[in-house]
Amino acid sequence: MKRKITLKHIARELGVSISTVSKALKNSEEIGRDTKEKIQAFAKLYNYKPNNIAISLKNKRTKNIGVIIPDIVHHFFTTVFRGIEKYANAKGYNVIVCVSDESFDKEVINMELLANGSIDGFIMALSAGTQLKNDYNHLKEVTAQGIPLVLFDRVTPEIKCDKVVIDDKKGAYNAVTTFIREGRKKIALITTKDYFSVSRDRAAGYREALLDNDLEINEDLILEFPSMEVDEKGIEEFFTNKKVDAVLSVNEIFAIHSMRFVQSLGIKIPEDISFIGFTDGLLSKYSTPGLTAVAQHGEDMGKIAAEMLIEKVESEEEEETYTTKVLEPTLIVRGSTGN
Amino acid sequence: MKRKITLKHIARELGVSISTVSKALKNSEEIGRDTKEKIQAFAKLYNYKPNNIAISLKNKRTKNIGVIIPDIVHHFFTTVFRGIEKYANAKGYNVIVCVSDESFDKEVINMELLANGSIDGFIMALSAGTQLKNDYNHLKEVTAQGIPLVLFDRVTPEIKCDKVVIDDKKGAYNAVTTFIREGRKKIALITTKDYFSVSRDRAAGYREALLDNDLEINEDLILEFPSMEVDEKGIEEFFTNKKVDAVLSVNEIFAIHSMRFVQSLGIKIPEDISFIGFTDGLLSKYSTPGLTAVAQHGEDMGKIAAEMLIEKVESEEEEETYTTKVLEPTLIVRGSTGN
DNA sequence: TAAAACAACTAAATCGTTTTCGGTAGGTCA
DNA sequence: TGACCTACCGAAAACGATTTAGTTGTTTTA
Repeated sequence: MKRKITLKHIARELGVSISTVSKALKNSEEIGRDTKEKIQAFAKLYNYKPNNIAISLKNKRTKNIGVIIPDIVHHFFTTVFRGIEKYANAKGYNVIVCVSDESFDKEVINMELLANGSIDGFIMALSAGTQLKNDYNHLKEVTAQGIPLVLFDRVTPEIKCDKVVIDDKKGAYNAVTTFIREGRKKIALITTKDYFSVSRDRAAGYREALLDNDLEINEDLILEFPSMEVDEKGIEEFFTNKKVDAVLSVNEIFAIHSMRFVQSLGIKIPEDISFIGFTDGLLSKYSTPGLTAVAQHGEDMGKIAAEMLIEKVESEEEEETYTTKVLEPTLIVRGSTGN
Repeated sequence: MKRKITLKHIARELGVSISTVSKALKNSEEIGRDTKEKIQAFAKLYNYKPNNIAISLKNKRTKNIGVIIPDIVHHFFTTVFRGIEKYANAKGYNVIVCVSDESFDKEVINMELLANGSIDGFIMALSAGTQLKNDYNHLKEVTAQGIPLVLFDRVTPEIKCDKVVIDDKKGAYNAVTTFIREGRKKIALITTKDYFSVSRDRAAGYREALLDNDLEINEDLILEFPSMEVDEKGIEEFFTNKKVDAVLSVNEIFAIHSMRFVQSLGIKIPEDISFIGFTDGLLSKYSTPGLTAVAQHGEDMGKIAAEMLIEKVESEEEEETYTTKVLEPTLIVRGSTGN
């Protein structure tokens, strides 16, 4: 087993000093041609590559970025991650991923662990636990230490940092407007408790669209679940008892389950009832009929987040200016709408 | 902005030496009670945390593991990743993910980058490009340097290292046997070119099951695509021209597309035709009818891979013994089979 | 010919820890 | 009174690289 070779090895082997080797490999003008060539040849022969850790220690730059997401087995987060990874990689950064599993504690632990020198900056989406607890001290700690932070999708106004989100309100507004243009009157909303910033915004868009179109808001048509867990019973009960002709769901799963259930009742989609779901994931694409979806452009989001972060990481000045980029949602029309 | 505090700061502030501080914080017996208490109190007050990078340099241990996968927006890899991340995190390791994007070059670049001190070991699934090129020198380099490596799912006999796979052949064998027990005679296989180790094994299981049940292998019933890209035309042509009553697909997507197409022809699933797909992903679960699937137990796989890797990383001896763990596939029965 | 300039190289500090090996002061024992 | 502990603490090396500030010996220059 040939261990990794270091500058010291090369120096000793060639009878020169470590600094000479270092400079020769950087093609410094300070070193004579012969010496340089000798050293470079030797380094190539033994496949010398500088040790990343040593360089990190010296430069106080790790070229790593930390990504903390609530869940990795989740299409949206995965696409965001892809966007981050692609851009970061192109810029020479590696990505360390931690999964908070929607837990406040794990989020805190992971953050503190990475903050001790392992990364140059964070990109994250808040866990459900954190949003529920409404405690952002770990984020404040990190930013106070001067570590750049970019929040995406699940953000909070409590923290001053760069952010990138989609206009959830507008997405919901447009979806509901689509329903209304189809002539739907009884438009339901399936959502989660509003400590999720996204749920709150989507609900707001839903309400505003109804009001703007002179439809009254019927609280009975809003089905609110405490978490993202699917509650089959809840769905079945809702659709058995309520007469609705359109459904906006804040996620795919609720929509797919609802579609299956109403289909089992013999109700036709989209003739009798229209569906639109948030997140344009695999399920929307492959359900029957295809689920019209509000695309969140995860990959763009990830790319932008990475851009913003690396920009901050690499800028010398300590600007205290933070921006929030708002992406436009797009409606991907499929078979579940348009009768 | 309060910068991170170091041992040196504490030492200077308290008028003691750096070594004293270091020892005091480790609760060493060498340091007097008063001094220890003073130092510990100060450290807590200023929230001192040792710098990971410096420790890594000292110990030649990063507590990072590198994961290289072909694609992150892919349910199976994501579940494996979750298994890895969970276990690694519990053991105090962080995970650096690189996506090879099925490209040989990216796989090589990422590997070399991480191998220069950033990680203690690798877990990876070979990219399509690498399997196609059949060039494993980058893996050989890494193992020659003594960096532990665990391959999962997409492996190669060319490299001596720990491996974890599922018994793909058996999975296919069992699936076909299930078809035969249902009385199916014309059993098709939808697969990809066999430079994918998994495709090869699955095809072998398919053939063996047929032979063992005295059914002849009809090469016309094997639809082979060059890549994992969906070729709608190819699927439609196949199902228009061939009479088949059961289909085993090496992935979900091919199966879902096929199901949709035959349904559009008015063929009934599972009355007229049965379907089984590899990978028990979201699509299988939510398609109509649900797709009976060969579960690959990604999370277990990831966990086992992480176990094997960390075991090797933390063991002192340089054993040259490598094991391959083979997981049993399980058939998840849904509506697409059993008439 | 002495001073200045230059080319080629090295020593040493630095990044933040850990750890080994001393060292000193005070007390104990013979 | 000297030898020997013991308790407590610090200097310095080490990890692997970069970089600043020299140090040579040779060549120009005035």
